[in-house]
Amino acid sequence: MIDLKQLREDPQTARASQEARGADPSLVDRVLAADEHRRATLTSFETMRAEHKALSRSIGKAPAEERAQVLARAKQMAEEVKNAEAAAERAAAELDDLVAGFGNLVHPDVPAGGEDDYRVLSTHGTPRDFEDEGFTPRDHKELGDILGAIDTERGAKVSGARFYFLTGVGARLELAILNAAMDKALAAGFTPMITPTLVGPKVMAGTGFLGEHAAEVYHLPTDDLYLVGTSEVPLAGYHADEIIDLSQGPKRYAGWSACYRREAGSHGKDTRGIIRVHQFHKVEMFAYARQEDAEAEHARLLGWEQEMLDLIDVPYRVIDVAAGDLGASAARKFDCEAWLPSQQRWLELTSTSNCTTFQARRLGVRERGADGTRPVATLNGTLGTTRWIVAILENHQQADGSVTVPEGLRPYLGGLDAFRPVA
RNA sequence: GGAGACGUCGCAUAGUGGCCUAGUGCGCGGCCCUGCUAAGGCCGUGAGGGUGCAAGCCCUCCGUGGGUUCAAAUCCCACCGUCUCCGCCA
Repeated sequence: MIDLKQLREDPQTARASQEARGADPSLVDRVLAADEHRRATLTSFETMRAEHKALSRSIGKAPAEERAQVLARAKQMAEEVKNAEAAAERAAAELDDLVAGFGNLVHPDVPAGGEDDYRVLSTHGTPRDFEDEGFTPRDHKELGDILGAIDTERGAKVSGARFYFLTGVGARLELAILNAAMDKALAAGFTPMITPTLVGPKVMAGTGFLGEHAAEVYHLPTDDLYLVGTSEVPLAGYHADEIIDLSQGPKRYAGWSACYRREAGSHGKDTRGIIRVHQFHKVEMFAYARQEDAEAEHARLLGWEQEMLDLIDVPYRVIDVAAGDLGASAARKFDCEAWLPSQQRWLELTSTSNCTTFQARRLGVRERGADGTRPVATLNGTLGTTRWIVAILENHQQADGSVTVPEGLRPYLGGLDAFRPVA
């Protein structure tokens, strides 16, 4: 939820943000008009209510001969107050509808434009030259078959397209990635968390996932619960409606969870293997920080992501995602993309967003300030997911179909130095 | 799933239609008293919103949502949550 006071004071920034996202800048003016209407109807209603309350209180004390008359007047007024209240509620609902369509104000340094307008911030490591090594790299699906690590056929048999079994070393590799991520988080001072993966509508809406991308989310209508696409959702809801203490620095949580995504808009995209699936596991960093600390915290989250990527030793680059490709809640987002030899392209492995006060405002997460409370900033970032298996297998494969285990992961695999083809 | 009890300000509790504009205690903060780790006094102390240059004034919130009434923490209905017991499952 955007800050209406800020919008009133500085509509131009909001218009510019809308334009950068490729959204409608005139929404700003419609919101301002609706806001003014809401405040006018509210003031009128509250004034009437105050008069009515005073009149009601006087009934008990009124002299007997006047009582009937005062009562009649109060009855009539009750009706008027009811109408005024309904008008105020309608105005508030109209405003809410407009505000719901408003994404967070984008950070001024974010490149404008859509998916292809990202800015590359840095590149790390060098993709291997397989031609020079004398063989054509296999893709992760084929390696998964050879190693007995990934079974997409049986995943489809049991649950449908985009489901899979991780088997043998595949399962072990996922656990290794997630455990390494948890250790990294622990070392960085995060509180490890295992979260609910079913959440109620309030938290789902509060984190901004029921807006444009509602079709991405699994919903269980019988119980009105949503399956989360990331533990960002329960972790953002964790402190909902609370006043938290950030005087000792940001509150940092590392959530381990299954993640569920409908992938409704991606038919035919990444259908092979486990790049884009309905269910996977993830360790997610989540931080509550002071507004003025948010940008520095964002850089720290990115730093920890990079440390994890160094651990698995794959070539990657960092991009500053363009405004039009940001989620509604994000003011800025950095993705780390690993090189995918089989497709000669970059694949997103981590994503860290600075949501400034957008989520916290709607979820009611505040801290005490000099005078009263104020919303905090929330940030999130990936520390490890099932998808990393793809990058690890492809980048560390050998000509014979075996895969060298990156040094950093060996302690999590009982010292195993390579995955070897199964008979 | 069934039965019962409960849900009030950070915590504890009072409040069963108008004197609740929610009292009290604890905690917390400030000031005062007291020459020392004791004890006491006074004042203040929730959230959200509207309005105003400001001081202030006003509205809302007693688990949530409806309803009755001129008037609801209080009466009615539904739901949610917590606890206890029973059943079922592991």
